Amino acid sequence: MRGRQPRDPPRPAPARAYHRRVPDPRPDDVTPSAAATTVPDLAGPLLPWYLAARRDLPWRAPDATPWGVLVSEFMLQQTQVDRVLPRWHAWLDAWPTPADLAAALAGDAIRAWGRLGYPRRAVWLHAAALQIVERHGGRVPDDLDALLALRGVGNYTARAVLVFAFGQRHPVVDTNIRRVLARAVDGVAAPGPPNARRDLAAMARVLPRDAGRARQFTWAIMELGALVCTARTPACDRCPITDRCRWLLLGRPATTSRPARRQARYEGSDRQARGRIMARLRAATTPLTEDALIAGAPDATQARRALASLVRDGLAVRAEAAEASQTRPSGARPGDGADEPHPCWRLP
DNA sequence: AAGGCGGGGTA
DNA sequence: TACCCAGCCTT
Repeated sequence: MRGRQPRDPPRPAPARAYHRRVPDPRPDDVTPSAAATTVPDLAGPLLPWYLAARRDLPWRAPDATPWGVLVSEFMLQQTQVDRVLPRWHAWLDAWPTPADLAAALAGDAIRAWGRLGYPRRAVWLHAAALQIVERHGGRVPDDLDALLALRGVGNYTARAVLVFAFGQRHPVVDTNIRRVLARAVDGVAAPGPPNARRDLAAMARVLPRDAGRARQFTWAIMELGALVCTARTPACDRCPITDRCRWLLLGRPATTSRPARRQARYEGSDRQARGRIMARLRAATTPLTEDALIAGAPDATQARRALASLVRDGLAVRAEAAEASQTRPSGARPGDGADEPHPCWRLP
């Protein structure tokens, strides 16, 4: 048998899965070596272009608070700027500080999230606000590990807050940056599979030394990916770095790598079933029976499965019996019998 | 490493 | 229709 010795005593699991967290690149990863030759100067042409072409976004304004930046990053996870803007304003009007959100019900956050999609993000942002109050006195932390320990904050969001809210110099990599670097530096049409450590090192290689310029450069390269160097039809005729983009200089070769995993069709999916239930929960002012939640669903089994998954995600909770008064048969009283024929559900 | 998770806009 | 989007979490 294996001689497992007590020299390796079991230790309590960390509160968060730090093993998945990726540290900033070490200088060794960034310093040009024999393998990593010179990289093009992207900041030179990109910064002036950005100053002229940038969108006027409120979370980039000088008066944006770290909390406002954090809220924007949550909302922008897989959701486009135009859809986020109105919800971001309403959110900060309602909850200008983490403490304001922490004092609210998660259900109010879910309602304010509206149809932005992935409503778990609203639950996570609410949980993060509670953590910010409990651990950091209500101030958004300006430390990488502290940010990564917040619910719903991953490698992108944590560094985005450090850079955009606090002006620190860190590499940041999102889907736009991955694509621009794949084309401009690697000379390929599309980035390979995401690899946080490698992607961060690639960004670190082109990041200006000065923290202020690095911040502007990060905004700039993301803006380029969003407005010019787009996934489908890049507008190279409007690109400020055509003289040094390796992909363009190679003649824009088609991608050779396997396309990224596709998302399953939405029509008829469990996601759609969840979305329908969430719409009813958001609209309801009193708890709803399961029958009311799944009425009209094309697949009742799927709808019940969706409701169960929403409960697991903290997006729906069982209502207390007293709250569901309208569903109780007349004459019945709380505690009558052991049966509870009409379980009810509401937002948390 | 892969799969689940919204929903709207665009080609 | 299929693809895309300022990702994160779980398994």
